Amino acid sequence: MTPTKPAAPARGRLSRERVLTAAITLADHGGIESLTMRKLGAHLGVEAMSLYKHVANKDDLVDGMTDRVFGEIDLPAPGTEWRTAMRQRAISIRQVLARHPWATALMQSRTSPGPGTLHHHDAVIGLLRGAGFSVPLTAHAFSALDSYIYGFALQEKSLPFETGDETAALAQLILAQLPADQYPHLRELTVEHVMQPGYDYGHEFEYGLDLLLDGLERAVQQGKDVKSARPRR
Amino acid sequence: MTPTKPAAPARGRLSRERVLTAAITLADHGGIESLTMRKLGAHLGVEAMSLYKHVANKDDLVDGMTDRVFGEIDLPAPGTEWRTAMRQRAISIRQVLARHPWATALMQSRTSPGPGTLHHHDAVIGLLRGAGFSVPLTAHAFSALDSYIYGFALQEKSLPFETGDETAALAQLILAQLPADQYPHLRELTVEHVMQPGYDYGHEFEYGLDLLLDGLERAVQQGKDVKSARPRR
DNA sequence: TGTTGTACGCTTACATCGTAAGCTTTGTCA
DNA sequence: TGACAAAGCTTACGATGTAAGCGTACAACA
Repeated sequence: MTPTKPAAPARGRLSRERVLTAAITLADHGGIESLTMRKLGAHLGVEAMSLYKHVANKDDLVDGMTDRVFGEIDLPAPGTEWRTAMRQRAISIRQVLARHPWATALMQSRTSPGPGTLHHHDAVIGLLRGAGFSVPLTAHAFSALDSYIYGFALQEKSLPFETGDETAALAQLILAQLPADQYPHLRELTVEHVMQPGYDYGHEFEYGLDLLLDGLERAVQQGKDVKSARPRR
Repeated sequence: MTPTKPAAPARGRLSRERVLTAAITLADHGGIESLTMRKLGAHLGVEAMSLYKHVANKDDLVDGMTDRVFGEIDLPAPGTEWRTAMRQRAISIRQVLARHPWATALMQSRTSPGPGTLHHHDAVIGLLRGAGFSVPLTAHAFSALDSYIYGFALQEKSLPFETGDETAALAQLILAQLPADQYPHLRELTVEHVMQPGYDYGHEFEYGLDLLLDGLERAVQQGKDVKSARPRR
């Protein structure tokens, strides 16, 4: 139509970095399912197809976004006492995922890790090894902690409420719809625990985390990994 | 085109149950992203739109599928010693999710639980309460175990290999592509642990699980929930 | 200064998806 | 036999990801 459009208000050129940044911003607001190539283009003052000059396809875009998020996780200074370090890392992950809830399910499920991801993992393993963890115990610790951390985050993300008060209100609403005599235990837990003032599901995070850290601490202290004997297939 | 098609080989009528069953079968094979209303219809010898007589929309379909999966989880007989019961439940969940990998992320993230889901949760809570867990400790146990179980399943599902041998082969391939001097710890763990014969990531499951169960056992035994003091917001 | 190669952005197009609206067939009972 | 409701079908629309190919502006060189 317009013969010679000066192509976008010259907001500078596009680049993979700018595309990723914009994509993360969009996902942070509307969730990952509202992130479409067209909207992303529009947000950058560009047509959808132009994005493909900087990103192979949508999967590649999402991989890039996820790797960026990994980069946001604080890594404790090398040499930090391991338990403190692992605790801080766990908390940092939870904070990062609170900023980018859409990333929760992706962190563990993307198959092509980027440099941010690899660096993060390497640092964590290095820290544990440096603290005297055997190789198998390091693997155990890594697996157990990450399963827990991301599993918790996944659960937390899907809660339909944010504050304790909202929780109580919603819980009441849900309970009211259930037959009074069904699910008695669920009801008890809800009324006597979830609906109490001051309840916040987020507090559960550190309880489980400390359970795992306690167990790992015991395992390192006995200087050996009791369960390392792997059954030979 | 064909004037009077005898509508499907009269495979009997459709029903919500038949739709759900077929949908689960399709998802088990091609994954949830390959499940479309048209394919599901075709699989049942029916047009896509006919499904909407038995299912409100695709979300409702997925909710129904997820609730079915919850129903497949073995619940230990009431009265079973709690630790055994929780261990068996965890293992059963892992088996069920191995059959239905697509369900892994959904189990924790659907907001409208069906009867299968509610019954499952009620039974678990009841079992713990019956074993002497206080209400807050029950909440802790439930949260910690489920976070871990589903987090582990999520991780496991996304692994691009199934057997130990495949793992070793793939690990070698990936390592070869990385700069030799980068990520030394990741490399060590891979070479000295992951690539060893007999390695199977699945074995990690029970290690972390037992860490949590040990901790919970200690907590019940002292007859009180040490961390229950909730900070008042 | 003029020429040209190329990286970047645009236009058009298509297959696939969920599903709204309304029509037709079929099975049941009076 | 006729009427009605339930079940299934047809058609259509607005997303969505992305393939293919076009136009252009700018940097490097003549």
